[in-house]
Formats: sequence, C-alpha cells, structure tokens
Amino acid sequence: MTELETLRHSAAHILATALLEIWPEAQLAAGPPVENGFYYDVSLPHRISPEDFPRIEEEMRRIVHAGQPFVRIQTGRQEAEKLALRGRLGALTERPVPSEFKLDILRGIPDEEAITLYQNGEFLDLCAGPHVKSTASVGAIRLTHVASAYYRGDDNNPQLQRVYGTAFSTERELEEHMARQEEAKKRDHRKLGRELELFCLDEAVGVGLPLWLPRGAVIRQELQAFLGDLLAKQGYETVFTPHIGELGLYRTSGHFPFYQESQYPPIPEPTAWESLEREGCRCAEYADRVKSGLVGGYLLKPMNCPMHARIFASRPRSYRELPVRLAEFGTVYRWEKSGELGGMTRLRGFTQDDAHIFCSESQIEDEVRGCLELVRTVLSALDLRDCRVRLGLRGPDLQKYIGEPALWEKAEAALASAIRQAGLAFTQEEGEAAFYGPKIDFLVRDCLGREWQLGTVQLDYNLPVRFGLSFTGADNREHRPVMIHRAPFGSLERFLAILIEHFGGDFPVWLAPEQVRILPISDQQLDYAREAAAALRHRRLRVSVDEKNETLNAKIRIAEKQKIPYMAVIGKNEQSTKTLSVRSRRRGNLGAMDLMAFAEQVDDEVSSRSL
RNA sequence: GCCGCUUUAGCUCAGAGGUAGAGCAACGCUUUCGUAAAGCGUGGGUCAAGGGUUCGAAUCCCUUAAGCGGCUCCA
Repeated sequence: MTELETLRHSAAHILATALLEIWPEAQLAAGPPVENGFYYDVSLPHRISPEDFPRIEEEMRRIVHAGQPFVRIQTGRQEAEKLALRGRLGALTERPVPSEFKLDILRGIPDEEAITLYQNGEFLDLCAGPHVKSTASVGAIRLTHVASAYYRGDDNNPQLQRVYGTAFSTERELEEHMARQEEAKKRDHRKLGRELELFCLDEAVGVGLPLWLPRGAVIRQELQAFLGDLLAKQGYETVFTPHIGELGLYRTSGHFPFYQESQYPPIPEPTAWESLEREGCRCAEYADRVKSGLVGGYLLKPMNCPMHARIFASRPRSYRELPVRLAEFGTVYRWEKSGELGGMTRLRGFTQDDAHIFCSESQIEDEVRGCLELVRTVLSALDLRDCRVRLGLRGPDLQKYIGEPALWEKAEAALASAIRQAGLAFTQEEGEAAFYGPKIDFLVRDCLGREWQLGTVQLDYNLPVRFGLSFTGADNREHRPVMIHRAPFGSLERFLAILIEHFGGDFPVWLAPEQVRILPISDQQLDYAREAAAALRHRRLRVSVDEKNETLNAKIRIAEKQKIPYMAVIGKNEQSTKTLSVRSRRRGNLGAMDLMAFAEQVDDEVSSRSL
C-alpha cells in the first residue's frame, strides 16, 4: 500500500467513526482506498444524501483534531468473533445486534492468517491495516458522493450505501485534486460530444442507439481509413455481413442460449406469428415461446463471428491460403441493462472494428503477435499510451463457458505465451474470458479515471468446432482451424469517447471535423474568402467560411470554442496579396502565408497523421 | 436489473402553493470591424410523461421514463 493509500484507508476509518457517532446502529462492511480516494460501505435505514455531508464532515474534522492514535491489536479468531457477535466490531460500543458483515468477513479469512483489529478513539474495526499514526495525520478530507453497492459485489447480497470521499495530507493538495476533477469534467465526452456536435443520443431513436452527427462521422471515417490502411498491409480482406441472422446460426455458435440475456429477443417471421395465431396461442405464451427460441426467427446480431465463420465455410479451404483474415466494421446489438448504459462508452448498438483470423495451430503465435502489434500501433498513433494489458482467463463458474476444458487450457497457454513473446507487461485475471475463449484486453482510463476495455485479442478453439470448420492440410487430410477474434479500437463509439476525452476535443488536424475556418474581416472579402475555401477544398481539406456579421474577435472566439485547428483571417491586405493570415489553435498567430503554401503545409500534417 | 440523486427554452441555470424568468445560442435590423464576445430588437416553454392532493401545482404525493453516480455485467 502506498503512503497515500494508507492515509486514505485511515480516512475511511475516520468516516466510519463519524457515521457511527451520528448513526450508532450502522452496520459497516468494508472501507478500502480506491483510485481517487476511499469509500466505506454501510448498511443503514437512514438514506445518506449529500445533504448529510456537512454534518458528517464536521464530525470527521472533530475526530481529526482529536488526534486519536490508530492502535493495532493482534487478536485470536475466537476473540474477534466474540466481539463481532456482541456488535463491537465496526462500532463504537457493544450493540444488541451482531456486526454481521464483519462476522462474515472474519469467517472468510483463511485460518493461517493472523487476525488484527485497529482502534481509534472508541471505534474498533476488523482490519489488516496499515494505518497512519493518528487521525491527525490525515490533513484534508472531503466526502464526494454516495452510491450503492452490493455486499461483496454480488447482487444476491444485501445492498449497501457506499459513501465516497477523498483525502490528502494537506488542504492544498485536496484543493488541487478537486480543481483537477473539475477540469476533467470539462473533457467529458458526453459534454464535448454535444458541444462539438459529434454525436447525439436521442430517446426518440432508442436508448443506447447513437446517432453519429456529420462532424462525428468525419472522425469515424478518418479512423476507419487509418485502420483500413494498416489492415490492407497486414493482409486482411474486407467483408460485409447483415445485421440480423437466423436464430439457428446463433444456436450453432452458442450465443443462444449462452449469451441470451445480453441479446435483443428473437424477431419471428410473420408466418410464424400467423400459425401461432391459428393455434390460438395467447400473448404471454407466444412471448415465452419466442424468448425460449421455440419459435424460429432472426436475431439482431450480438457479434460478427458466426457470420465470418460461415464465410470461411463458404468453400473448401486449403492450408496454403491460411491464415484467412476477414475484417469488417460490424455493427452489433446487445441488450445492456438500462442502468449500465452511459454516453458512448456503453451502448445497445455499436460498431466493432472486428476481424476474425482463421489459421492453423502453428500459426497462432505469429498471428496473435501481429494482432498485439496492430493494437499497439493504433494506440500509439493516437497517443493513447496510458493503457494496461490484461490476460482474461476462465472463472470458476464453468457454466458460463462453452467447449472442452482441454481446448481451453491449450488456448490459455497459447495466449499467455504469445503475450510474453510480445514482451508486454500484463496482469492475469480469472473470470475475464469471453464465453468462447480467453482474451487479451487493452484497458484505458477515461477523464474521470474509470477504466474501459478498448482493443481486444481473443483466441477461440470452440467456434471452429461448433461450426465444423476445416481446411485441407498438406497431408490431404481435414484439419480444424483456430479462430482469433480481434478489434484494435474495440468499438468505434467507445474509442471516440476515449479520444474526445484524451484530446479534450482538440483533435489533431487529420481527425478534426473542420480543419480550417476562413474568417473574412468584412463582407468586402467574402468573394476572396469563398475562392480561398474552394482552393483548399480542392486539396481535400475540410474548410468553411464564417460569413456571419460579426467582428473578427467574435469569429475567432467562436472558432476557438469549436476547437478548429486553423483559422485563416482575410482582410484587405490578404485579399490584395492573395495570402492568408494564419492563426493556429495551438500555436497562435502565425502571420501571413501564401494560400498554396498553407494548403501544402496542412496537407502534410494531415497525410502524416501527425498529432 | 438494483440503490441513490436529478429532469424548467437548443445549451447553462434561477424560480420552494397564486397561473414561467436570465445569460448564451437562433432570427431580424444597424454596424463592415485586424487575432478570444459590437449595439438594438424579435421569436421560442402542454416546467420529462401520466395520475393524485388542493379553490389553485413547475412547486406537495404516487407511478413511469430518461439522464447522472455506483453495483453486477460488458466493446
């Protein structure tokens, strides 16, 4: 634990102490430090709201001023259990009701581990520590928000109130942190997405179904073209597949029923509807039959892989043509629960920069390495260096996965070996696999510190079996290919969200929806302004002319707020000399430039995709 | 889906039981301007939706929806 984490952990204990001073009956669960601060989970009939924060904070300040030492108490398991039964753990006094969560946590601690308690003032808690010396060491502490969480993160468990706060050793650091958080909120892609007119989420269209506005569409097309160039070089072939497919296809792949709860229900054929009507089937019964897949129909595709598998199977394949790499910007639809939707990061319809590589086992390592290389190229080209890599393996609940354990072990071993070969630092996490195979994910943080999965490389021995895929080997016998699923962006929507926040809306010129805005000083210069715009457009630059009846200062201000990379001021002088007075959003006033020289310069910047 | 909070003009927000307001944006007119906001004027709202309490509801109560913060799940 770092020093700051220790301090925040102690802050959590101070929060707990304060909560108990106010509500002695509170049942405490756990209170760890987290990314930006700390929290404590508490079960309490009173609904804690931000309105309660002032009095809780006042109580906390009092505890800090009191300078209560944190005392570490080594104890026996039975002693601790007795205390918990008497309601004394996570409490200021003994209480008539046992400390249920503490008791449960205690029982979860392995036998060989020592049991320690920490006490400050009257507050006694089951806790491994460590802590700062005394409550006075926590110089600055503030509550930020309250949310809810299930005990131990399991939705079968009781729901707790989670009070979040942050703490630092000095008030100044706290103030700086709060200011940074405020700044970060200005980069929020939901805010910038609306202000810069990149996308919109319209309830009238459907929850979680995004509309890409013209300016956002420009960015998407640039991203697609950028990736398209890389894919062509790596020997990928482009395919297109429909948005819906036969239910049977997804039975074969296992999406139905393994992935059923994440899908829109099947769409039945009109004839199925009619024949059920003839049977006198009632609505509820009909709905049941559709849901359980007893009525045939189509599924809005939740993934592209089954269709790509069918493309592979569309004719006999020879070992000579492997690996077959099929790529598609495929839009998929998933039934995300309402509470988990958010901006462009969690949607019900989104587009993956998907591809499936069909190869022999001996090609796996090279191909996976190629994929990892591709993801890294993409991320570094866009300056997203701050990411971590995770190897996702099966979890303990084997019901959630398809396929033979032997194949899983092979796949997991192969991925682990490829990732090591690539020399990437990574963490290994159980329960993070896809239902058909293990995967390597690239995770980045958004402006508020939340982690999102972008790029992914997944190894799959199972779908080829389910689809009976094969190729003819050099031995003239049929062999089973292996499938690699990979998406360097992950989804274009989520990637856009992260990009918006990374650049704060100030995109590099090649991605900027509008690259140059021409600002005529008066309408005397309109003709030349339009002429100049046309010339720049000929160089395939994205240009507009601000023809509004406004002062130059106002036009500059507007362009700055819209984060246009280049402004070109045109007045009498520029008109007579056929030049532009160029102002760069990042570098300020660059002075007069020849029109064509300027076009050339911007063109270079665009084609080199410089940042 | 669950818990909490929120929802008033395109955006940001005031309005706390007596029948809706500001700034910005939009539109019009005047001004024709040299590197981050010219001036004046105009239009715009079944106060998220539905129900209830009340003589009277943006305001109080209930239900629903969406958004936000989390949890679980995931690109």
